[in-house]
Amino acid sequence: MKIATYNINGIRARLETVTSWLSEQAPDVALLQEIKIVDEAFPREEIERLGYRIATHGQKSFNGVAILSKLPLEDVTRGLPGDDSDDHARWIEGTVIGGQRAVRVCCLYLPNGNPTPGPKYDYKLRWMERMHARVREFLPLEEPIVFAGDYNVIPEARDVRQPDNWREDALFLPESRAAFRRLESLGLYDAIRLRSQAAGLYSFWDFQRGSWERDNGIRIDHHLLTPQAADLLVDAWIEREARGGAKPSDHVPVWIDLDA
DNA sequence: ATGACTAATTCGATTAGA
Repeated sequence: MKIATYNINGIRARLETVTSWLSEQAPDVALLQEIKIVDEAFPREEIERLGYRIATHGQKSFNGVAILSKLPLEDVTRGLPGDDSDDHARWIEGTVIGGQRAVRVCCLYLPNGNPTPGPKYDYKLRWMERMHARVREFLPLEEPIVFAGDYNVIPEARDVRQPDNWREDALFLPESRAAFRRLESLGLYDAIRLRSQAAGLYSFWDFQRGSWERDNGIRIDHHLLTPQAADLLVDAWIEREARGGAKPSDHVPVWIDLDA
């Protein structure tokens, strides 16, 4: 079961890019972030035509997440518990029925948090605490579960080309990195790090300042796996080439393959 | 020191992203 996470930065602007990608790369499951559209306006037909079931949790203009699946998709729920006043569409869950076993997937778009300090950073840290609580609910189930998406967190210095440029940024502040580590210390595994300890494995390059040409990237799109999902891991990789394609997002797809 | 890109909203300038 190949599961890709991909921040597409707007489905309207990226429809051709995304449908070409789905046709050529054919992920079994695609977890999308920043669809930036309401559910009713999501281009379902163009994507269903390629063999995908679709579950969206959209929002006007900003945010919005979606699960696309070639395999049966069940028990979809929307929203991250823990704050009834939070109206951002940043979390959707579903169960994908593989040939051998079912996998719960949680597609997330974690708040950016800039500028710091301030209310947006407070929201980011609170959101991470809510995610921590949600993960704690899942772990006793001892099931294969994948938490994948745009975490907006650079975990370590080896995940950023120019660490000094990010010292004051919400993506790399010690509190953000500690909150990410606290998710891992619950017993989750960063899929890429189960396959490689290399530096320079980036998933985002800014549109500005020639970041792509200079390889001035960061790794902020991750799959965190429960132990039972990690047991099934066949491979994990970043589709770096996507950044150099036609009308690219500023993020690229990040993949895992599970024996499911 | 500053702005630089891109997208969405709604057709101009603002907000947001990271």
